Amino acid sequence: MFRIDLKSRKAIYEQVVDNFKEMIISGILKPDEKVPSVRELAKELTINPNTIQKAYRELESRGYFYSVSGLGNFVAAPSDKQDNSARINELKDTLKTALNELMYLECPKEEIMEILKDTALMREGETER
Amino acid sequence: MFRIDLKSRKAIYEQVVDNFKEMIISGILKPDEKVPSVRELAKELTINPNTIQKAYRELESRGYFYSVSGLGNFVAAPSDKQDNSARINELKDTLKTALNELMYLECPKEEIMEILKDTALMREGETER
DNA sequence: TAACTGTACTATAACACGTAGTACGGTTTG
DNA sequence: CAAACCGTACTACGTGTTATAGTACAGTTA
Repeated sequence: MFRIDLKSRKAIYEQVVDNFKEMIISGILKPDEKVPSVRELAKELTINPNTIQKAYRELESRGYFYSVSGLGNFVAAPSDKQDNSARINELKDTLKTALNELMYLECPKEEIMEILKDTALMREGETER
Repeated sequence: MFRIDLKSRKAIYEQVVDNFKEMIISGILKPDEKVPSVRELAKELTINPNTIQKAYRELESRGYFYSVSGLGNFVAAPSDKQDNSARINELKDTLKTALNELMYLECPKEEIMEILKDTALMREGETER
């Protein structure tokens, strides 16, 4: 499914959360799709089930998963997401800070524009959804 | 100078690092300007001198500070910065991830464009430096 | 009933963070 | 030179987080 970097400073459960978020955002995982059980994924990644459980609980509280007792955890539909305004503001701030630092480090504007294009943000004549 | 949020999950020394980086990037602190001594800033922020020292060491290793023994720490000039390619790649990745999540959360494109304009990235007819 | 699933605990070890205190070398000023 | 700054290095301690280990219990499916 994905890999964990044990040498990373980032906590394992956070790496699990980030990996799932990315797969959901990019559409690799579809709404209502079942994700591996806590024990199964723990076995596959050779880490403790409790660590996976913590990640899943986090993903559920952020609206990316929903869980059914006895059945498993599933990918939530985008419309099921709760209030995003706080998270959006966080991301905007992240964006500002990263852009400012990139400019300070004299990263060519063209390289930044390239990234913007890749996110479907800059394409003209396109409407979302 | 700035404030520290003791209740934040972010480590104090990281908050100090981020605050200085922001002040340097935004031009509030000029090259070769002297920053408060370790003991002085620790006193002002009511935290331990060792925590400030850790932040200053970090800032020096990243090329934002240079230190002169017996004199103090100073803001480094942008040209003094060492190899940035690794950091630039990190920032590009941060950018991509944040943009993708913003799109997923259905943040209006206009709000994102607003941020881009604020970073002097999107202004036409302007040349850097 | 058996074999899955999620969930909730407790306990332990390892590590990072922040604090406290001490020490030493360099620079400036009187 | 001596005092008062400066940066820097080091040890030690308390605390919180992370990850692990083990156990237990409820819901679902075959």
